[in-house]
This record gives sequence, structure tokens and C-alpha cells, in this order.
Amino acid sequence: MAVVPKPEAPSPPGPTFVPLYQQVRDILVHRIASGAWRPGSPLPSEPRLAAELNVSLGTVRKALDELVSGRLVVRQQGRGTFVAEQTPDSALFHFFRVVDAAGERVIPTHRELHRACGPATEEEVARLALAPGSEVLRLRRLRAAGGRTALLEHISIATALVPGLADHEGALPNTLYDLYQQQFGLTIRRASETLRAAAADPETADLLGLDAGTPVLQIDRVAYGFEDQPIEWRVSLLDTRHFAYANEIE
Amino acid sequence: MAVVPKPEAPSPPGPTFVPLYQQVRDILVHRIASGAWRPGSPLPSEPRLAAELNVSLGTVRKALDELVSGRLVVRQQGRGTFVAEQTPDSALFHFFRVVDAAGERVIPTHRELHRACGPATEEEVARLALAPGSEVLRLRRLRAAGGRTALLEHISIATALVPGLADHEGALPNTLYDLYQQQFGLTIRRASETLRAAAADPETADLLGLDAGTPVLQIDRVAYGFEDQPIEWRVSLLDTRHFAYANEIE
DNA sequence: GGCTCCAAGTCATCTATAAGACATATGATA
DNA sequence: TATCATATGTCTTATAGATGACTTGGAGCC
Repeated sequence: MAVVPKPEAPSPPGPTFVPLYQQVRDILVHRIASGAWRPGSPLPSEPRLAAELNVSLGTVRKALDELVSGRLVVRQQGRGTFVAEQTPDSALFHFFRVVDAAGERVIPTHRELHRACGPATEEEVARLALAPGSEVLRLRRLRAAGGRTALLEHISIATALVPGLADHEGALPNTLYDLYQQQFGLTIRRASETLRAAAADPETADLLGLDAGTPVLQIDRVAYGFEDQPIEWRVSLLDTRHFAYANEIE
Repeated sequence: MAVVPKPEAPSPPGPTFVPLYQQVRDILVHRIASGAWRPGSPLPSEPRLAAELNVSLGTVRKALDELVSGRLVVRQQGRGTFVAEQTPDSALFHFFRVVDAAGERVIPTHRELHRACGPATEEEVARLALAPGSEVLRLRRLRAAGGRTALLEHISIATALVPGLADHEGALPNTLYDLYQQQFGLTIRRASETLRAAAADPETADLLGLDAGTPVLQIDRVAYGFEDQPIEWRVSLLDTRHFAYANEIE
């Protein structure tokens, strides 16, 4: 392994010391991010990795510990360590924070209203860090839960990232994030949201079954991938007469 | 140490096996929660703890690792390990998620409008798990940032938890959570929030400098302590014309 | 065929040891 | 007295080895 500072040959006492286990972690992250190990597939066993990278088992385990807490891999005692896989459930659980009036988490349905490609607007260029004039795929969906319309989603994603999705036949899945991962190798690692209260414009109000001007919760979210590159921009408008946005601060 | 399953005497093969490091962690948590070690004070050194608890250094370290990730303690290389201390900055950074129009985090000022005690309302009883008829202290504050009024806070906390606070002379600090910890031994460990869009009622609108009926973001938060007991209930109304609520989903 | 049991492979836990990095206190020296 | 080198105590990193827990697959048996 090209890891530099073996304890026998300590690192240059200069300002650059990177612990072995972090170097190992970065190597593993890179292999996952580059797609060398696909989601769901097993990593080599810990002893094998230790031998390959020429470090001790404990060091590999410490590196893997960090990947686990970053939700990049999943360990299963007796089976092995696997690249984390986005599932509809996990994606919903993690990113969909809508609860009903009773405060219970909600499992939404969805209905596609609109799908089309077009040149990116100025705002899309900014949010998604696109080159001006890039083409984006836009999606509009209406989500309901418990028989009641809950929210309206406006989704934008660079067409180049999801080739063929624009012409996809039939319904798209309820959660797009696992589709991105499985079909296009795009793993959503984190999301940045900005929430505001806004008055529903007539069209939104109509779709949500509200009077125009009713306050709705506007959730503006950019989802980022492995290299922290923006992947998808989504603005959701939530009817907070019957639903709410729940957030846990640990 | 009373820790049960030393590796030489493995645990009963029944369904109850608790790893040593978790037992150690629980012991340490209890000592901190009970106030035996106060915020800011140093824990015994790792070797000392290992000797006292009759486990290896690695096991103590693994237990401490969990306390660190739970933000109960802070480690400082060369100095020691200390019980985490709520500071105004850390509390603001962690719990105050308001950003300005440019998306920059905001450092708010505050002005107290109202402070009084009274019997708990039905809603306060429910949110704070109080006995009916308990007395609560209510606080109303107006926060501003960048010279602009940002949000109105309604705070409720059981009077019994903060004896004397009702008659506190002079201004209360900008962040109450560190006051709770330092004055009353109440450490806020997590908070549960529910967000909705609502139309500003006339009084709120007046205080925030809005027209009545303007949509505002209503942030309903219950803050919990060590034993996961509710400590404080707070409803904040945010003017999202000039500010927003920022949330990062990792 | 279906079942049990065992063995191998894997992660999980625990111990022991050593040396590096960092902060602070101590004491010698000028 | 002031400063600097040293010593000490702390967390940090890294290694090695042993044992336990869990899963899987296959051999052997009925």
C-alpha cells in the first residue's frame, strides 16, 4: 500500500500528518464513489483488506467504522460488509419528513403531473451548478397521504445526469433517489434545505385544493452526491393545514 | 467493576448480551446525567477509568467514542476528556437554524416582551408531560438580526424546573439552554420540531412588522433532557420574507 | 427428500502493548 | 525575574492476537 507514515517511518514532522486509518478510509470511499464496488455488493473481508492495504485489522476496522457512520456501507455480522444501497423505504425515511396532523410519519402516494426537458433557467443554473444553457429535466408531482393531497413537488435535474429518464415509459418510482442510484450511479449523500412560509399562488392552490393565498410551507432542497456536487433541485409546497414538516435535532 | 461478561466468563447464552463497552458507556452516562461530574469538569484519565472499571483501555476508549459522538463529552489531546458544556455559541449554532435572505447564518439579538407565571394550559400539560395544574413560566421574546425583526418566540417551561428564574433581575441571556445547564443542571440533549406555515394573527403581525395574514413560519419545538424528559416548549414565528429556516440532512 | 449438525468464513468484542502528538507544569539557567 | 528545556500526563494512532456471535453451506444421517 502506498500509505505513507508507517509507525516505523513516522511522517515528516511537518504540518501534514494524515492518520493511516483516514488514508484507508479515503481509499475505500474513492473505490465506492468511482463505482468499482457497486451498491449492494460486498466489500472484501476485513482481514483481506488489511492484507491488501498492508495495515492492521484494527486500522481497517476504524476506517470502516467511519464509512458506517457516514452510511456508505452496512456491516452484517457473520455475512460481510456491503456498499449501502438506497431503498425506497430508506430514502423515504431519511429524506421525506412529512407528518400528518397527529404527528405520525406519512407514507405518500404520488401522481406525475408533468415531465419535460428544457434549457435551464438562471435559478436552476445557480442551484445545480450547471453551465448556462444546459438542458434540465423537469418533473412535477402531486403527493397525497391518507386520501388527502399533501404536497406539490417541482423537480429539476440535469438531463445529462439521467439519460433516457425523460422518455421513460410508465410511472416513475415513488422515490427517485434510489432510481438515481440504481439506474444512473448517482448516490444522494446529503441534502440542504431552506424552508419558508409562502402564500399559495392560484395554480398551486388549485392543485392542493386550497384557496389562493393560503399559507403553504415551501421546502427548497438541493440534493448532493458523493463529490458534494449538486444533483437535484426540488421545491415542495406542503399543505400545513393537514400536514407538517418534522425535524429532529440531535 | 460489576461488569458482567468478562470474555473469560461469557454472558449467559440467552438473549441478553450487553457488550462491556456499552456497560461502561452507560455507567459514564449515568455519572454525567446524575451530576456527579459537572459540565466543564474533566473526567478521570482513560487509564484511570480502565483501572477503576477493571476493563482494558480500548474498551474505555470505545465507550468514550460513543459519548463523544453523542456530544456528552469533549476530548482534548494532551489535556483530558471533559463533560460537554453548553456555550452560547454552541447552543446557537446547534439549535438556532435561521438564515438571512442570502442564506447566511444569522446571529440574533433578543428583546424580552413578557415574563409571567401561571397555571399550565392543556397544551402545555401535554407538551411538557406535566401534572395538570402545574405552574409554568412563560416568556415572550422578539429576536432581530441585521437590524430587522426576525422572529417572535413563545417559551414555556415548568416553574419547578427553573426556581427563581421568574424573578431574575435584568436581562436573560441570548441563549437560554446554557443558562438551564449552568444554573439549573438541565442539559438539553435533543429537540423535536414541527414546522408549519401559518397566517400571522394581528398581534404577531404587529410585533413582526407585517400585515396581518402574512404567511409566517411556525416552528414548534420541544426540547428534551438527559432522561429524554421534556424540558421546554417553544413556538417561534419567523418572518420568512427576509429570513428562512435552514436544515441540513446528512 | 428432508433434516440435523458441523465447519468455515465473517464481523464483533476485548485485551495488551508501544510509540507519537500535544498541553502543561517544573525546574534550571541566564 | 524571565526564559527555555525538560518531564509528565494526557489523548491518538497503530499493531497483534484471542475469543465470541452470527451466517451460510455442505456433509452426513434418517
